[in-house]
Amino acid sequence: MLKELNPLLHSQLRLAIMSILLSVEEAEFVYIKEQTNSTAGNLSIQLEKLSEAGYIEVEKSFIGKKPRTVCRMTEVGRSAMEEYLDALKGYFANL
Amino acid sequence: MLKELNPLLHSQLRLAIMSILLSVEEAEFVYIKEQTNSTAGNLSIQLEKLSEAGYIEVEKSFIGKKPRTVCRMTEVGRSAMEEYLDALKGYFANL
DNA sequence: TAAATTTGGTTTATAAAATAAACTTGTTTA
DNA sequence: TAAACAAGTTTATTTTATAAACCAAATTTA
Repeated sequence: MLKELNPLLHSQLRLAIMSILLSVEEAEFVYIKEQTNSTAGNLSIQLEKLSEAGYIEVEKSFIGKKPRTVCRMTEVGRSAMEEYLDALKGYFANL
Repeated sequence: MLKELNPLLHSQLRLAIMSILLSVEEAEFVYIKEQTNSTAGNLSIQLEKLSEAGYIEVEKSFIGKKPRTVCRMTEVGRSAMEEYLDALKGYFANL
């Protein structure tokens, strides 16, 4: 039987964010925005959702006088990704 | 760089439909409904979208006096699934 | 040096998708 | 023959994603 796909991860942009954070330890808002080709508004919202779920940590600070937002994945986030991948595999068993 | 995920396939229910049709050659409306735990309305709509895109064929007939809707995947649908899987892999390169 | 532009976002509004509820047409059954 | 069921479709509602507008501070430019 097909497993449910975690709806928080099953979103183009949120998945892209998580994918980047799998590969990079930490990433700035602007970097993620560029890599994903997303608008700042959309990114802001999706980061918050991932953060609320505990999948990522978002750290806001100032570097000099510029705001700086850095994100990194949590262990919870990493396991969620593993589970999601696992579920996904079921959908392609016959390909 | 991460590839775009075909939005027609990047949907829990439509992906489940396609997954079933990968494994089964053809399937009836009612069967798909049971396997996916979807409502008839939702399924009806998603089948139509897949059909419009040419990813599946939907054949409506009568078996005696009962309507019968049978679906099967097209070659176009199969390649779309292959491409989608391929794109997806990029998102988990580091897992 | 005042006006315009850029940076790094957040908030609000709009569009698109998914889902659920209601309805249809014909059938069986109590 | 009225009630319930089957197999869907249509319409309405909710949720999600996206885009547009906005903000404050800093920087560039005329």
